[in-house]
Amino acid sequence: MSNELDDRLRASGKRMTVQRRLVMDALQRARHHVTAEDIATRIRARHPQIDPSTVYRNLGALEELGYVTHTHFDDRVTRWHRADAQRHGHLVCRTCGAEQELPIGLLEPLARRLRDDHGFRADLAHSAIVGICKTCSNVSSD
Amino acid sequence: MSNELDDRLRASGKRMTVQRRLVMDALQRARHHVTAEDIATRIRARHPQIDPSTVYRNLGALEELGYVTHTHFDDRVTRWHRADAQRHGHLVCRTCGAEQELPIGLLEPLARRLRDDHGFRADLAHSAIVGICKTCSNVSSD
DNA sequence: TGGCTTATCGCAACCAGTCGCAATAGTGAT
DNA sequence: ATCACTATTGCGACTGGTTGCGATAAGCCA
Repeated sequence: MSNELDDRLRASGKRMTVQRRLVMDALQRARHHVTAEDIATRIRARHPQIDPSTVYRNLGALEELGYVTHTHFDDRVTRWHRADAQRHGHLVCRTCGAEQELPIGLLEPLARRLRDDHGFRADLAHSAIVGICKTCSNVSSD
Repeated sequence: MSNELDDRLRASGKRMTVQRRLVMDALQRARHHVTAEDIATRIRARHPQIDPSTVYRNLGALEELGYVTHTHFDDRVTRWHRADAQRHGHLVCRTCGAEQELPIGLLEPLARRLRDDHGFRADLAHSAIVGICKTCSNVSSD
């Protein structure tokens, strides 16, 4: 009963453990970006013996394999999601905290410019872009 | 013996304390981006009774007044610098950690686009742009 | 100068996340 | 099915940073 994830894990010298499977399952079920803390809490509700540090380490391992990705928002927690979800950027308002997704295409011209001018292959989806959203902009200019 | 910083502090209901002054002085002397930890260590070398948390709180207070700014790098460490320094973006390589400054003008087209299309006033200097630098790119494609 | 208000301080506890270590348990080979 | 190898685990200590709290001291007015 091995599947593709099992095989790719083994192919890279990694192993499939119950803990790893639980982290993967939790990410499958989570529709949106979740924190490692969220995942740990969810898993520990049923399997309290699983240590949070194991969850962190597994997120890292699954990321190495390209199964999951993380994004930094403006607060200091990292959020995780499956890598097969559509890539997109993030806007987050520093005043009200509102978050907004952004088609990745909008960031493409800058990425191209950085690649052409600096030889730098940028991952513009990795960190949210912070600023002031339209609503907060209007309020403060009254 | 009050100066402009004193006045602006008081005008906003804040106070000038020795701790605050020491943080400001440390930032004046630091040419580049420094971590809060750096500043705390430097100050505590002479004034060991000053708590690190006080340094963090003062950086925040000075930021509210527009005297200092912070930038997030990829290691999640926050670095601080005086706000009067020239604004610029940052590239950081996720493989070798190399950092590179970037003229802010390069980011301007994206900022304009976000403002026009989404009413979002982006601060593109706030988070470093992570990716793979030219050198690491060449190595991995050998 | 002395007194009042309250911003700020030092401290200790806490939060998100990382790391070293000895014990455990996947994995491939026999 | 067993074995040896070593990736992974749970645990506890630690890091950079934040927060609640009672004590201290700026700033303002008399």
